[in-house]
Order: sequence, then C-alpha cells, then structure tokens
Amino acid sequence: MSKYHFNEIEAKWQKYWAKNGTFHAQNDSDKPKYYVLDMFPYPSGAGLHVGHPLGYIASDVYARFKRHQGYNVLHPMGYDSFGLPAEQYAIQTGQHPADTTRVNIEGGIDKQGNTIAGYRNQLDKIGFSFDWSREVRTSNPDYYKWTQWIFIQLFESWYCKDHQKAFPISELVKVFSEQGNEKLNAECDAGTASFTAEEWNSYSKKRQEQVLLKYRLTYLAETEVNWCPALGTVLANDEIVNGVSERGGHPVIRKKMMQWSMRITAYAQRLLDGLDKIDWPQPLKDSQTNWIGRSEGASVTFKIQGSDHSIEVFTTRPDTIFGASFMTLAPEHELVGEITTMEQRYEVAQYVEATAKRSERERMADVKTISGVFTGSYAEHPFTEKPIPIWIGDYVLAGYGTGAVMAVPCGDQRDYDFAKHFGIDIPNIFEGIDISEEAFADKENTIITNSDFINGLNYKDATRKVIEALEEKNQGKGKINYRLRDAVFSRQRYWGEPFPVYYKDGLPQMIDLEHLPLHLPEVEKYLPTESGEPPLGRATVWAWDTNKNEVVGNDKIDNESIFPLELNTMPGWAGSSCYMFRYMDPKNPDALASEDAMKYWGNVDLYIGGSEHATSHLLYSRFWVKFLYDRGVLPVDEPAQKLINQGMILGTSALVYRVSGTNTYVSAGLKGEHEVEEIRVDVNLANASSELDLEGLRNWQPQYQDAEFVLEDGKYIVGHEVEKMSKRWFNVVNPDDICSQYGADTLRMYEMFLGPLDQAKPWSTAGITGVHSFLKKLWKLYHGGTEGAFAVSDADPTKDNLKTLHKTIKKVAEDIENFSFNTSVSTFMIAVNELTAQKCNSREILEPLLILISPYAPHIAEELWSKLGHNESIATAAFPQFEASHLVESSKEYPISFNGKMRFKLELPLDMSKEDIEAAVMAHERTQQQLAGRTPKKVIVVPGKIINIVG
RNA sequence: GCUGAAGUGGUGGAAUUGGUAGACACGUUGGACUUAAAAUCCAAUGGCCAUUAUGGCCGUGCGGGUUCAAGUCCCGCCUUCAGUACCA
Repeated sequence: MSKYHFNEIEAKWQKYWAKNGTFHAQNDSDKPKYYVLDMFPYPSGAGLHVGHPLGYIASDVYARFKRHQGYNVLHPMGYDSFGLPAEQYAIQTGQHPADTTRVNIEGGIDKQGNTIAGYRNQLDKIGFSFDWSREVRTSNPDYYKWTQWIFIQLFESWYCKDHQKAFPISELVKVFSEQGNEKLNAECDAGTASFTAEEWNSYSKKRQEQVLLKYRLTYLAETEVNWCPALGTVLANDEIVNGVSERGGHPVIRKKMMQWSMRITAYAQRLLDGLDKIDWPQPLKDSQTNWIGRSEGASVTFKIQGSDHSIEVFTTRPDTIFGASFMTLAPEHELVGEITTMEQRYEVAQYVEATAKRSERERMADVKTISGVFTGSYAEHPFTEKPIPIWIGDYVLAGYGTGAVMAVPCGDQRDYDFAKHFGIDIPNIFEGIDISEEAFADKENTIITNSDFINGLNYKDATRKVIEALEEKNQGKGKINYRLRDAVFSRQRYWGEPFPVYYKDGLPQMIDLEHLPLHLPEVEKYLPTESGEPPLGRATVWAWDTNKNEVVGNDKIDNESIFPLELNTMPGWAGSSCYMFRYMDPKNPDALASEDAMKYWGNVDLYIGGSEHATSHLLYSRFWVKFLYDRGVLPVDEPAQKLINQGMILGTSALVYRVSGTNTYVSAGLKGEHEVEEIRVDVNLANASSELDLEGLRNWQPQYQDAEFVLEDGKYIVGHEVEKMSKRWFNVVNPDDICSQYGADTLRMYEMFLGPLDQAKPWSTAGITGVHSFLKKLWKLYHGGTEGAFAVSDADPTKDNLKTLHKTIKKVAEDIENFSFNTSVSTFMIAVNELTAQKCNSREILEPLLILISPYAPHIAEELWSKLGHNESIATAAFPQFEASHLVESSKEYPISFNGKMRFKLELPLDMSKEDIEAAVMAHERTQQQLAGRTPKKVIVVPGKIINIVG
C-alpha cells in the first residue's frame, strides 16, 4: 500500500498549500523579515524548459530554509509580460498580445489551436513556495500605472551635482528666477546656454519649458539612435551584439530621431560607489564598472588658428601634452565643416561620406586599416603655441568624450600608427625610452622630458602641474569622463507601456497623476504606419482631452483643448526596474507600495537571476531606485543587498548521421566510415545511454518514415552537441515531463545536485535515477526499510543515530548559507544510507531529518510529516538545533607531550591507541625540532602519522 | 587586445580554505534475487607494480618556488569558457 507514489503526493500537497495559503507573507509581523526574489520571467509561448527553474529552485530552497529559521519570508513571483515576441506573434497572427500573453501565463488553447501549458501551471507543478497572492504582471494597467508614475517623477526632477541628488523641478524654476543658471551645478544637455535671472524671467512660457527640458531627468532630444529597419524599432546599445540586433540578428544603422532619454549619466558616480555596499558577484560588479567606464583626466581647449572656434578634447594623459603633434576629430565632429580649408574640402567630404556609409559593423570588423584625412587647419598648442595639424580619422569615436583627441603618438599606439601611416612627426617626451618601434603607454614607469615646465616629473606630478597651468590660462581643467551614455527610452513598438504624455504646442505635457493609468489603445495592426510612425499612430482613439481628462478620438484634435498623445512606448526595462517594491503591496491603488510596507520589507535580501542582465536591467534598476530614494519615495537606494547569478542550463542536442546523398543513417560509432551530415533530432527520443528510439523517430518527422538505419550492437547511438536549449535544436526538455516521470522532488533535488549553482552546465538525465532512488530510500527509511506500513517509533536514538543527525544538521545549514546546494544533496544521501544501515526508526531522529530535507524535497517531507501526526505544514517547523556534543562523543581527549615540554589535549578517534600516537610523535621528531618555540594551533593525527599545523 | 572565472578519475562533481585528494552520484564490471526482464540489494572501480593478507610507486593542465605539509599560496607558461572591445 505504502509505496512512494510521488505524483499523488505532490498533487495533494500543492493543492493543500494553495488552499491554505501556506506561503502568504504578512506585512505586519513580529518576526524578522527576509525577502527572496527571482528575476521574473517573460512568459513566452514556448513555455518553461528545465533550465528556467534552476534559479527558482535555489531561491525556493533558501526561502523555505529561512522560514524554518523563523523569518517572515517574502517570496513572490510575477511576469515581465510586455515584450517583443508577443508583438511579433501579434503581427504574424493578428492576435492581441494581451490575449496571447494571458494564455502563455494561464494556459489554454490559443487561436491557432496550439495547446499552451501555461507558465503558472508549469511552475505550480514544481512545488514552489511563492506567495501568488502578490503576483504582478507588468502589462496590467494596475501595474503600469506605477511605471508611468515613475516616469512622471523623473520628468519632474533635476539633478544637482553639488548635492549629488535629484530634486523637484519646482526648485530649479525658483533658482532660475532668482539667479539664472550661471552658478548652478546641475546635470543638463551639453551646450546649454547660460542665462541670468532677468533673462529667465523675460523668457516666454514656451522658452522656459524648452530650457527646463534640458535639465529634466527624462527629456526629449534628437538622438542618434540604433535603428533596426527589420524590427522597425530603436535598440539600446545592450540590445546590439556584434553590430546586429540581439533578437533576430538584423542589421542596425545609425539614425537621428526625437526620443525620450533617461539622464542615467547623472548617477554614474553613485552607481559606481554603490557597488561597494552590495554583495553581488565580482564579475557582475566588474562589468557594471566597465560599462560605466570612469576615467580621470583633463579637458583641454585648443584654439584654432585663424578662426574663432576652438576644439575641446578629453585626455587621460595631460602629462603628455608636449608630445601632441596633431589632433584628430571624429568624422561626425560638428566642426569638421567649419575648419576644413578650401583645398582640402573635396577630400574631406569624400572621407566623411565614406565613413558614414560604413555600418557600425564594418567599422568594427576593420579596426586595423588606418584611414584619415587632413583638414588643412591648425590648432595652437596651449603652451608652446606651435601649430598642430588637425586631422580627421575614424578611429576617433563621436560618441565618446568630445569626439576629438589630442594625438600623442609617442604615448598612444593608435596615435602612433596614425602618425606613422601619414608621416606625421613623433616627438619623444619620455626619458630613456625607445619609441622607434612602438608607442610607450606605461604611465607609471617613466619620467617626462622635452616638456618645458614639467621636465623631470613623473606621471602624477606632471598631470597635476599641467592641469594647474591649463586652469590658469583658462584653457582646460581636470575632468572625469564616463563611458556610460544616457539611456534612450522610446521604442517604436505597440506592446509596451504608453507614455503618460501629450503634446501641446510642440512641448510634452504630463497627464495628471490622478488620471493614470493611461491605457494602451487598441489598434488594427501592430505594424508601424505607412508614414513611419510607431504602431500607436494607427490608434484612432488616441488624443487627450485636457478638459475631461480622458482619452478621445484623434479626429477631435482640432479642438483647442484636445491634443495628440505620445506614439512611442517604453522599453522592456521600464517595467522591471522597480517591480521588487510593488510586490510589497501589490494591490495598493494609491502608491507604488505603502510607506509601511516599504519600510518593513526594505530591499531584496537575496536576488537570484542570470548574469545576462548585468548592464541592462540591473543597472537601470539601480538607477531608478537611487532616484526614487532621492525623491523620498523609497527608503533604500539599492534594489538588492545580495545577488547570485545562476548558471545557464544548456541543452544537449542529439545528432544522427546521414550518409551524404542517401536516406541512410549510421550510428555514431560508424560515422567515421562514411561522409555524413549531422542532423539534429528530438533529444527526447534518445535514452540516458544515447540509444535512439527508432520507432519514435519514424513517427516524429516524415523524412524518417522509410529511412534506413545502420546499427551498432543492435542499437542506434546518437551523437551529442552541447548548446543553448532551444526549439530550433530540438533539445528542449520540459520540466512537466520530468515531474510526471520522476516527480517534482526529484527534479528539484536533481537540479540542485547537478553542480554549483553559478556554473553553466549541460542538462542530462544520466544521473537523475540516483536522486530518485534516494527519495525512494528516504521513503523506505520511514517504513521500516520496506515499502510496508509507516514505522517510526518513540525509541531512544542511539549515539550513532545522533551523530548522523547532527553532522547532517551542521553540514546542511552551512551548505545552504553558502549556496552550495549540490553538496547538501550528497549529505542527505549519506545520512539516509547511514540511518538505514543503523536501522534507525526513532522519531527523535527522523522528525528533524525531515525538516532538513523539506526545503529541497517539500512534497515528500510534507507527506511523511503528516504521517508523523502533524496537522500543520512542515513549512513552519523550526530548523533543528545543532549540538556539537553528539559529534565529539566518539572521540576522547588524550594528552601528548610536545617538544619535550608542552602538553596538548587532543580529541582523538577512539580507535587510535596510545602506542600509535606515541610512535607517530617519535617518528616526527625532526618536525618538532623545527616547530620549537612556536605554538601549534591544531594538531592533526592520522593513523601512523602526526601532522602539526602552526598558527 | 583588455577584464573576469576555471582546468581534479570514463562522466557530473567533493575536499572543513594549507592537513589521509577523488566524498556523493552516474557509468562500468562481478554477484544475489528472478523462467526472464525491470526494480531492488551486495561488492569492486584514479593509474602502474606486486600479491599470501600485508604493500609500494606515480598522480589535481605544464614548468619552477615557498612549506614539516600544496588541488589550495607565490612566479612563469599553456588551454578553455564568459564579458568587453579603436574609450583617447
């Protein structure tokens, strides 16, 4: 009767948890809080594969562990449900993205007749302890209301560099009207003109608005963007990989468009500084640091001879300024036209045109070819006043620094190569350094020479002196430059948050907070309009009535109180930047979350997700959280205290080998004898020992119907290829299948057992039987070693029983705290083997053991727990206390003499005799001599040997 | 090129952070049970040599070093993976 029927058990307890709200977190509790969060998934139509739950299982183990430790645990889940795939599916099929998204989450049959399991159903089968009463979906109006609200807060704010903090725009207006902007140290658009208070006050309302837009933390600007014609949208830098779109691999070109931008650069320094306070993986911190790209140096202004213009450059090596023998401008530099002389005009125009035509990708692929052209003009060296020829070269990037460099060929390899190529002078300013072959870029190990007032100085001193001298001449100053760019925030898509913005007189206006959310309008088609407007350009009811404060038909726009609404939507990261706070109070209609809730939960204590979000979601989220902290909305300025990147689970594709030009397939061992093509087949058709189910294959796809198979030893063996798990490689393994075959507890434990959480690893079912038979053994342990009746007694535990239990408690608690989930699975296996061998049936042992195992295998733990007579869920049971005395009882204290004088009391195994130890000590007399005078911290004794550790 | 991580049996991976390397699991081999298979259980399993049990030698990518003691620390290489890339 009492076999381990995992399917029944798991269904029973999943139902129980849902019905009893076992995992609902309370916002008011005397317990300490703990917030465990997973990066919420995008619900794609393909459903979950076994790789997705890895991080969720880890966080679930940890959340359950923390509950056992007496914490009030918040462990929510939701969906990042706006996104491009649903939109592209909508374009193809005409189905509304909201409908397909709902089906993808909740399951059902879509309009094409496909049966979709649904993310929620798939997740439920794995037995997670999520508090589903707090679910959020970024595409729900109740949710995106708050995304829009945050956008408005950003619009209504500016950033003061002196205070390193964001303030309301009303305070900026006050400053302007009282003292203009001359003394103000605020983040704003480059080249913003200065004005006095009188000038400000004389400006028209419209002009004032235009000026304010240059200071707002989200602003409209003509931006050069990455336009992807195939997708019909703008992409962020991090959505482009190797010059093509990350999604789909389409070409990307540069194009100027009016776009919303986020002034994330204002927060560059704080985003760097904040990394010190948070416990995130070092590689992830490093990639954020690199992405922000802080470099210290100076900006230097070069006058142009015979012109009123001057060129500003940024350099990290002001100490090498006397080695500057030319300047290089990016081909896109705004002064190129101005300074090119008549003689050079044709050549320059040709060069600029040629580089503009080259795509980003070509320019990147071809970094070795040196190209450039002389403008004919000369700049003036700030100190020597010698003429410096101004060149144009595409090795200088328009988007970094000022798009112009002072070229110091002796100290920079790129400048050196350029100078060599065009026969420009290479003056040497480094003492005793040979630069006949290459530039010398090592700034730490040289002394400056041939450099007027900085001769004989090292890099540091020379830099300081040059900056002082430049400041005196008003031709430069020390400067910190960041690689980080402001983030473009507009997407020409349908399936995203609409901006709460309408346009009056060409200027953007925010919709009042009390009228949010601004609902996404209906459109006939999800494509851009014929005139190139985003899909929202197709909406016929998409104008804002400022009298009624509601959306009305576009045909009424002529009316003076009705205005066009913004046609762009927000990017994918908008909805995911602050979702962790919405979970705290997800149904609150009046705030992102109540102050009490935010104060109680603080920030995320443990955040688990993939490292691919390092420079996107995780950077933007930190930015928004810092901003909302500045404005007093949030009590914390980082989203997550600790973060762990789970490694990806890769797929193992199955390969068959077709003899070229035939319909004959040879087994893997025979492929060397023929010329073959590798073809991927459904990996689920191969078993754990790589044997292919030929019958299944024939039914899988028609071309295998009458194929011939050449076997080895009567079997067809497939080859393997490890690659990303994806439908196109037929290597997707569905967790539902694993659950029905082995059970969710097996799946959970097996995924944890596969290896260290943060490591990438291929999926293979090879070892799953080991974990599964462990659970069967566990079951038997509570049934008298058989699959008979439940057999736990009140008998006293033996010393061995207690030893096994307590070493398991110790190890498992350590493992979980260190996130070494794989080793604690081994620990359980050892414990169950030992207790089985000891024929343990003592409740005093078996009860705590269940609590240890329940974070990993919650269903079987609940079942056995209830058989032990408990009415409450095991989830609330207290984690067992570790008592060291049970471990040392099997050893004894034993004194030994050391170095003739000292005496140590050692804890030794019982089976080690006095004679053995003395013999060992004698044998190591030499060692002791060398240790004389030092105090050993610990003495390790092994049979036949004694080994000392000195402190 | 730069930055970061990692190289341990046939395989996935352990090793209290300097203390008996290879835990645990898979796989393989042999055995028990069975008409048979599955399931289950027991034993062996880093390599080489030896064998009458005992044993011995070599072994954590390669070459050096520190130490009584190195998978672990230091120096120099090699390889793999990930991120990033003309950043002045």
